[in-house]
Amino acid sequence: MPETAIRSRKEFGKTIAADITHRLREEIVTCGLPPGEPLRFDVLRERFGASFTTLREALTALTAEGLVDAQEQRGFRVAPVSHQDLVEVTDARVLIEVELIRRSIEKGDDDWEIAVISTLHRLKRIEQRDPEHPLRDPEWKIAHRQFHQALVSACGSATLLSIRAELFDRAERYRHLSANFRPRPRDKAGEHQAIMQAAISRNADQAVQLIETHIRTTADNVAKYAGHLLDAE
Amino acid sequence: MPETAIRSRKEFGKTIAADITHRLREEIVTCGLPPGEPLRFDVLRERFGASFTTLREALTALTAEGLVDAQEQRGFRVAPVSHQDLVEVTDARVLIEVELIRRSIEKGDDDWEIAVISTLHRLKRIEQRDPEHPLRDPEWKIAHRQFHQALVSACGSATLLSIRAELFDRAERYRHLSANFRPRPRDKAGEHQAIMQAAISRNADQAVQLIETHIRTTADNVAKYAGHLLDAE
DNA sequence: TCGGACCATATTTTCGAAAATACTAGCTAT
DNA sequence: ATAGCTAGTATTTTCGAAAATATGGTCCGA
Repeated sequence: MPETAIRSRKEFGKTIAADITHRLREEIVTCGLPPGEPLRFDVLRERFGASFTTLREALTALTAEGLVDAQEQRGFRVAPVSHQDLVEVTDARVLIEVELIRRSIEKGDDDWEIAVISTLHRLKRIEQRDPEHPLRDPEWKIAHRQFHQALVSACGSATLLSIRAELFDRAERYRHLSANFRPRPRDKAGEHQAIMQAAISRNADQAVQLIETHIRTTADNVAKYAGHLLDAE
Repeated sequence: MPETAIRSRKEFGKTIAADITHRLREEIVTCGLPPGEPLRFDVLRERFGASFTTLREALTALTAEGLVDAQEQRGFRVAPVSHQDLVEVTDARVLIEVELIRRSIEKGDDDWEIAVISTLHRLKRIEQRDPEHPLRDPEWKIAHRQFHQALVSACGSATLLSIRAELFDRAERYRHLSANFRPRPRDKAGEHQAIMQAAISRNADQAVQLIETHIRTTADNVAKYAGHLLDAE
């Protein structure tokens, strides 16, 4: 069986469609495909090397995640950004993340504590190595995501975790949007450390308060430095 | 242009795929396609008269909504039910619905009040007409859905409304599951009336409390009367 | 008897062509 | 001039065939 040529595309799933979904999500979240960009099939076909139908399946999945906007009979485009959407995503994240942190702190066992501590440790290592532009570093992004994921992982609800993941991606897109205009990232390392400590010491109220501030501050910075990109056009 | 033959399928959207998605969702929510049922393409092809790819697109969309379960390379099946899933859906609904009711009560204007009152009125009319098995009556289902939708419609967050809608469908499936085993529906009419009054009089705390009880009681009844169908197989 | 390899069949997944629909530009009539 | 129509082009949407993969049964050797 010819192996590499075909398999090389399937890094993130057994099917090509799942793989394309993953790659497209990545491109959209990092604004490699900018908000509002029309997603024409010939272009995507060229770029991803898949057929109409496979691409369509991926776009349908991403539409449900709020990253793509389907206009019936008139194709797809990258979901536009707006001030309103940023506010909605931020509020929804706070609502859900706060609840999940509480539950995780209540239910988290030893493995949960270990996961929180070790993902933060990795994050800090990466930040030490290259403290410049975190969002530019794919490794930092993954470590950052995994730390926040670990914090809520013991909540016990796959349903809410999946909603949370969706909102996280939508928020991350806004972070990328503002990354190029932000003068210097604030001290996230300290915030993460504080959150971890509150969580491990089972201080739910403090953890919740820190997380809410963390999320809202990030969103405020997006509005501040990328505000001119929102609601444009 | 030949009109009826083709258009007759497209009741709920411009594209066939959107239409099939809608019809499949309906079948799954009402348990016409029972939980866990394998969704084979030849069968669906026969039943819905669409091609592989179109069906695949619909199934992908429903997978994202939590109504279909995709097993890569091994096809799709109706999402299974379980006690755990019921609990998760119920908890998530309470979390979100409570928040949206608060926001709607805070922001709702005259149009919102009118929508709440008139959708409840319609619901009661239908209940008077045929007070027997509400869930069997498609009109009651629609009216019921629209009343609850109206209650939260002024919350101001399309993002949260769409998450709410998804969870509502998943919960409705459980209601249908237990409908055949439930001796007699409890007095929902009274509950709806009370919720409406609390909402209109802007008594947020009471509305929230009533809604939470409403949701949890419904879920408890499902567990009570359809418990034997959960976690089976 | 049992486990594993192999083949035949059933099913899903992917593809590119064909049909349907939207868009654009140029024309006509008012 | 301009609104409305029409034809031609661009793009999406749908289809069924073909490829890839899983499933189930049979045979073989231990």
